[in-house]
Amino acid sequence: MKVVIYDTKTGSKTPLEPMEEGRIKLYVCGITAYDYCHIGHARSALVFDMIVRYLRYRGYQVTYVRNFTDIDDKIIKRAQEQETTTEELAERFIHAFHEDMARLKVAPADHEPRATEHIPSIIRIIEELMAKGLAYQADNDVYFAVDKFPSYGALSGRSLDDMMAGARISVNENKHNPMDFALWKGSKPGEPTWESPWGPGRPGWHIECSAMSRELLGNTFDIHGGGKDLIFPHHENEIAQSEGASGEPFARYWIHHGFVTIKDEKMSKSLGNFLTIREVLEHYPAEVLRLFVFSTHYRTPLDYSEATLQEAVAGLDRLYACLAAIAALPATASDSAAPVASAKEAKKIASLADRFHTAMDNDFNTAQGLGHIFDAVKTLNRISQNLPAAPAGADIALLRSSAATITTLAGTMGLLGEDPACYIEAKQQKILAELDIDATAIAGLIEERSRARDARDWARADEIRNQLLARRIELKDGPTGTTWQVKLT
RNA sequence: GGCGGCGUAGCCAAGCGGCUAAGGCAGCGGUCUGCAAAACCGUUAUUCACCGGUUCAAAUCCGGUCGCCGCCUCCA
Repeated sequence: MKVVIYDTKTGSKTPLEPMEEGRIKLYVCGITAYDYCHIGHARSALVFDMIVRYLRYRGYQVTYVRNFTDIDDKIIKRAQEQETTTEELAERFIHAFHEDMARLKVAPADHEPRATEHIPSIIRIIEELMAKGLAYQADNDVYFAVDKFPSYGALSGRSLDDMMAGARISVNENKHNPMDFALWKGSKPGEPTWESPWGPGRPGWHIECSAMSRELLGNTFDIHGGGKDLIFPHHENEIAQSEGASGEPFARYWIHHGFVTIKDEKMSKSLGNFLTIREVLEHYPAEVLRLFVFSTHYRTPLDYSEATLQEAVAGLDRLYACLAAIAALPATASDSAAPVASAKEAKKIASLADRFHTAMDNDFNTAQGLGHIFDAVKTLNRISQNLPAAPAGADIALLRSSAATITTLAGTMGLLGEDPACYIEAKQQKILAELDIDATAIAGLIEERSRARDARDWARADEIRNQLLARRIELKDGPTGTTWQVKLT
């Protein structure tokens, strides 16, 4: 069984056949470091984190490169506004990015190159393009001549004529063709500069990815990824630069994920409707965010709302509750008890891994994969619930191995990595800490209520129960007495 | 204007030619309980925006209509 991925370039699902058997070279466009990351960036990081985890789980040896763009117009502008240097600004937000990723438990990429560390390779590519007549100098700038690259527009599926018709192109008299784009920009006073054959300047926006991918992965590599908004012009231009310079194919597959929206509109700085990762993490744990992201296929728009985040909270609690119940099973089995799980149930659970793999192999369908996991949880809960106090060994073994399978599969999405009992305990402690009540006070009230119940004073008993419930303490009257827990969510 | 995507139950969301249209949330019913809560179980679309067409067979393919969104300018 092969992993099939949707390739933007062909617009269809294609079996993944790496250049080199068992090895995958992946390049993902990372952030431009001039501000805190919003949850759209989080989706990007999480999606590729999942893809890398899953491919490795499937036995591939993955080389994962994710760059930082640490010099460009926005960085220069922002640095000037903040009266700092571009280096300081970029460094600050790269640091913030790493903090965010650590909190999201997104593993670092194998290589995290920065544009400013690769200026020599950038210059080399531009020289090659100049030598081949694909680029030209105009004043202190160097532009790529799109007319000279016949397949320009192939990735985004548009022709130069179509784009000209768009007519939203800024006038630049230096350009031979309005669609030409800068490879090198001559520096203005006060801007950071590097020496080059075309005078002091800095790289254009797209060239750094061509240079860094080439240096770390070679002229041709397997997968190039990023957000859908990068298809044009960024990735289109990367192809033109890289293939123009090397004469060899660039990325073999293109993966683009959808946006995070709010009220069905794309999250963006200009609309002012964006939420930073750190803002969201103040309200929701990272794992909730992960479940939220993976509940939808990566190419589909993902609408952020309190309601959907709350659903993710409930879903995660359900998964951990199932695992915690299984973990709490007695260590020794009963010899006399008959197994509770039916053959049908056992069969269904046994098929979980296969069904999950099929879903994930099909263009990383995490939503379907999670559906299968929840489906298995339902079956496991049913079995758990019907278990006698001293369960049969067959049932215990089935439940334990199933829980292990679920943990492993969910792990490809970075989910269910916590110890289930600890997860629930920690969550309760956290909420308890936020409440102005302590365990002693609760115990006192429970004691009082028990006396009231013994006296059949139901009114008083209910009053105490409601009083505690108002403070998110739920009482559970069981055969061995009353226990309490913090109401989750 | 050009190009692309989407429209599946109250909500979120899989399914993309053929078994009963996954799963989650919410709702409802049940087990439990003094009554509850929690937990768990069960249940919730004869139908997939609308209209035609292709096919033995369509939510799934084709054409049209309506609605929403994105890219074409910096953007994950």
